[in-house]
Amino acid sequence: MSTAGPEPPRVPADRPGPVGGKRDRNRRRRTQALLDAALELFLARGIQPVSVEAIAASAGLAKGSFYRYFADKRELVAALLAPVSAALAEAFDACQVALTDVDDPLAVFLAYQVLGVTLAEVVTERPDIARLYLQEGRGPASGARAPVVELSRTLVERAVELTREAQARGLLRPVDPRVSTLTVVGAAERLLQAYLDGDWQGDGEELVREVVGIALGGLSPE
Amino acid sequence: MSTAGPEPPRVPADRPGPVGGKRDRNRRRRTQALLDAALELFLARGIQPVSVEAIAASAGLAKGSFYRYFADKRELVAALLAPVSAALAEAFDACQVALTDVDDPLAVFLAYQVLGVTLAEVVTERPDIARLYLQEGRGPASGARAPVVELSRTLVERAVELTREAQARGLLRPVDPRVSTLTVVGAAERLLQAYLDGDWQGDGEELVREVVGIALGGLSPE
Amino acid sequence: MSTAGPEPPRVPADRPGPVGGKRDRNRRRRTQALLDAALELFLARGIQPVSVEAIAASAGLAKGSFYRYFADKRELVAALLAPVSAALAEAFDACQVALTDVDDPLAVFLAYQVLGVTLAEVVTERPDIARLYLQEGRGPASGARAPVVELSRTLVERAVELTREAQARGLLRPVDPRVSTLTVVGAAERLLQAYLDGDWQGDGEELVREVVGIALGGLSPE
Amino acid sequence: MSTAGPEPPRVPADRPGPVGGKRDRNRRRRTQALLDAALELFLARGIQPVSVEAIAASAGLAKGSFYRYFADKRELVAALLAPVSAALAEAFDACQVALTDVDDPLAVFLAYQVLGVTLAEVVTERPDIARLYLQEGRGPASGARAPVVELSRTLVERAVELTREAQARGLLRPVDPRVSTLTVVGAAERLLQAYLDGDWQGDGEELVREVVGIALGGLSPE
DNA sequence: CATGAATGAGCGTTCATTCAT
DNA sequence: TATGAATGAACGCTCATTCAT
Repeated sequence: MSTAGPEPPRVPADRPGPVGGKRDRNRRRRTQALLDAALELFLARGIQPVSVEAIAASAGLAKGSFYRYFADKRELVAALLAPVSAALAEAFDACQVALTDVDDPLAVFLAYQVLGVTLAEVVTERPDIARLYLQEGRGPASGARAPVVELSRTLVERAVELTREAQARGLLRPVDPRVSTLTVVGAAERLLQAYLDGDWQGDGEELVREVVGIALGGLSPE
Repeated sequence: MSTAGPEPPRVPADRPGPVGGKRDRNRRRRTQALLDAALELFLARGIQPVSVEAIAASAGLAKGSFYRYFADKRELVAALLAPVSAALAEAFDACQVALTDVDDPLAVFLAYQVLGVTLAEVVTERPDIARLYLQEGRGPASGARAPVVELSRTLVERAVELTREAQARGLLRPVDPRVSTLTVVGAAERLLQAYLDGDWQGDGEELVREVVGIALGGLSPE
Repeated sequence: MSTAGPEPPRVPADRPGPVGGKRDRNRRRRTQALLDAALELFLARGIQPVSVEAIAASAGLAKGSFYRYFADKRELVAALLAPVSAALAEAFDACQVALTDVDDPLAVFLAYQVLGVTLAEVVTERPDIARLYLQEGRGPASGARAPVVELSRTLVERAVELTREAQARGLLRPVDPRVSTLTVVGAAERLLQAYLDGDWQGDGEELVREVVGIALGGLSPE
Repeated sequence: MSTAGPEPPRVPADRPGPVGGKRDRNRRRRTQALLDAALELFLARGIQPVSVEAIAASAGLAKGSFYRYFADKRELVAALLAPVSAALAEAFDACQVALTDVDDPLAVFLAYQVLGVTLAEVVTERPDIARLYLQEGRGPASGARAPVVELSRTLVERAVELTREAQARGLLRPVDPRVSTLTVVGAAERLLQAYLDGDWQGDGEELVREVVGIALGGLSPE
């Protein structure tokens, strides 16, 4: 196939116009339109059953134009997750750095709190992405769903690491860190999904308060 | 549509051979082969990407033969879940009946325990079905995945009911029953999935012990 | 395939039981059930869209049993037409024989009249077969419809012959015999179809009277 | 169903190229190629037995391309009939309008004559469509044949109306208008079919002359 | 001899992807 | 650069026919 010469890049690195020029703006606008349209359709029907043509049409583009912006549906999904993924990675990095540097218990606690706030911010800013993650993050990483599954696995891994650190510092009970991590992650995910699906009329803060109460004190009445 | 005459039934009610005869055995064997093959493929690739032809071929049958046993993939999925679904419904029913009849706190606690044991048995007997449930139970109920999603929703509903009862009897903290239920369900599901995926070398009992500890005492070290 | 030995006949010529015996009666009864069921389905949906299985099921038989009685759908259609076809052929034969033997104008007219009456009898006795003929007799003789188309062509051929004879005897205008024949056949068929489809509340005799009036006197008012 | 976004249209309304451009020409050419190929196959084998793939292949296209031009076989059949159908409807409309306006017997007669000429023109211009109509217009309106059957029924209805008018004006014998209409229609159809099938070496005018003679004077020799 | 299970070709339709315009 | 036409490999499903039971 590619016997000679470079393949024309899907999203050309060297754009024709200036960075802030008209062409650049158009490109960004259409990319965003595709992302928005795809996300809406994914949430309504799932990733797999949504065709490339449906996404393009819903974004006001022709089917062929889709491939100017994304190599395939999987890449679009990856692009959807990218900002969230980066923000999360950064938050985890920061938390871990903070833990290595400090020893003061208060500072440690603060590091975790910052992580929690960051997660909350991400969810607040991109609840749709969060819903996509919750919907599609389980199961085999087949096809276009792969990036979501990958993100889910990465998150759990990093959370386990953190739990290990926290236990080492006496902040959490010394149970198997994977157990306690998955307990919290699983609980948080189910609650978050219900919340984002609109199964709660109350606000998020109240929900968080209840959850934290459960997490710290267990389910026992006393 | 069908103006006259009965249409040929998919799985004829009145079979030709005797009940224990060769035909009957064949039919059961092939039905089971299809279910087994499908389940294995579903767990490896997900329900959606597995074609009917792949299932049939994997079961040693021709494509067309699939439709003698199931109207479509969705019906096969429903058949896969049926026994587990029935067992769960029965367990919930029994638990609820027990609760309405008794008032003795010990008896109440016993009812819950019986439910827990039944759930554990189901998971122990059909861990593959449990994995399927965990993999496919989220997200939109599109196509063949619908029965799994439906089961998931039913389970949560019934669990919430039970939590409500338990709270009314003072067995659990009086937080929003949906919150505490989803907390437990979410945690249990994530843990179960990791366990069934083989992420644990330890046995299940140890896992349960740790989880119960967390549930009762919270995550706080004290 | 058939390297040696005679193929087992679909409808065995040498039946096991005696002619009037139980086996013979069963065979006849099931053959008739298949014919009846098929005819009903054919009239409702057309020959092509009706599957062999639907016919068998509608006759209370299993799909495989169909092939004990007919080699395929086409042969069943041929069997459906057979009695009518034979009656018509006989009637035409008789008419033609009568024409060759006699010269007396009255006798000639009588011969035609006998033919007409026979046709009417056939239609009266098997209106469903007549409807099948009218529905499926046109167009290419593809697949199972072939026998009907063949019958239609045969009928027209023989009618043209008769018209030729009638013209030779001065009973009809000396126009192209194919023209006058098809004129009458076409008119009769359309009228018959409407009548059999129940588009007339009046009885058949009145209809015939009107048609004969038109045929003899034309459409002109005078 | 479609919870969001427009679905991609089968034949997009806003085409990319200019109206007379290459794309427009291609589109028209291929649409026509499909129509032509389909018509030829339909006439040879009937509508039902001709597969979409056969049509596409015969038009030099891939199977999937068929669906860019027609939603299904039935729609193609409808498109085949459309021009003829419109022309006929218009002719009937014109004739009826002419009848309501005038009372002069000559003008009335003229109106009918114009209708007849129009019908003849349609048949002359699209003899293949006429053959399709004659072949497939009878029987149940199942599947792709439906538009033809519908056209046939419409035509008869309108012809009956006209006959009623003509009788009211004393142009035709006062027999049941459905009877005389179907008589003429049936005769005309059978004759036309034979003519179009090439069973006549003579020209059409001679045929028409003979038929008119029969229609006006009946079949009697006097 | 009846049954219905099995086969596998075929149908209508969809869709990701490529490419001429 | 945007477009949508074209492709052809799937997929879900049906069906005529054969064959073990």
